Amino acid sequence: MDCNCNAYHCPVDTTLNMIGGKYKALILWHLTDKTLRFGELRKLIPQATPKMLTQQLRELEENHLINRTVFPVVPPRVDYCLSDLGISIRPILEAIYTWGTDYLNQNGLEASCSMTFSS
Amino acid sequence: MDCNCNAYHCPVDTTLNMIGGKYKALILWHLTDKTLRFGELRKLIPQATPKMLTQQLRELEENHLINRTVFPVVPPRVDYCLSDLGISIRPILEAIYTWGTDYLNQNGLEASCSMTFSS
DNA sequence: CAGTATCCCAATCGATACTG
DNA sequence: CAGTATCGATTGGGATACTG
Repeated sequence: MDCNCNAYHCPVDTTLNMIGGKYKALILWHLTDKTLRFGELRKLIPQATPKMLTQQLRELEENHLINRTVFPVVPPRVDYCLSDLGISIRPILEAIYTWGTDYLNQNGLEASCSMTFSS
Repeated sequence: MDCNCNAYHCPVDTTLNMIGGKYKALILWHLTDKTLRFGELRKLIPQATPKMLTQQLRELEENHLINRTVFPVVPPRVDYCLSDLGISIRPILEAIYTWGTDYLNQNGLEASCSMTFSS
């Protein structure tokens, strides 16, 4: 039984803990407007080992940022998609992305990653 | 001699690395519109040991988010304040703060920390 | 006053191999 | 296909004591 004995919580730490994980921002990004299976995420984020990918997905799920759907079929199939909460956090990710891009450009660095705006 | 051999950088990771450190957001928050000395920051963030506070301040300085001014006097005096870059990142911190506050409130948790908006 | 220096424990993360 | 299990290297971070 969980009992949170801390009466007060820092909003900034709360948010950062939810999106600050090693591959969390990347996962949320890839799931924008899309439902993806575990194997598809693995191909999109090859630098993450299955262990890490599973761990990050579980934490995102615990924080209710994504939905995990298991289909009782063989071979197994599991779908991941953003929850409403996950959708609501996207503007923050975009603000962070925009600031980071400006910063990199101003420092003569090429800004690029698996995250790109399609619209 | 440092040589960054990666041609491309992820903007989101770049931003998160700059503000995601254990006490970095808190430090940036306290320095808003204020110049503070090391000892003042210690009193404002007592949970950070001097080692950790120094480390976080050094990293913020390396990322040019804050300015460190040493006065050649005895006893020593060192001032910390936001740089222009540090000021420019504040809207992101506020967006993160706002989202986190909404999230905590919707989950029946009391949102609070050393970070509060004065205006 | 503004830090350093040590020591040491805990959490993070990667590599690899294995399974229902 | 969608994960687990295990091991080990690296990093993070706290406690305490010391210094120019």
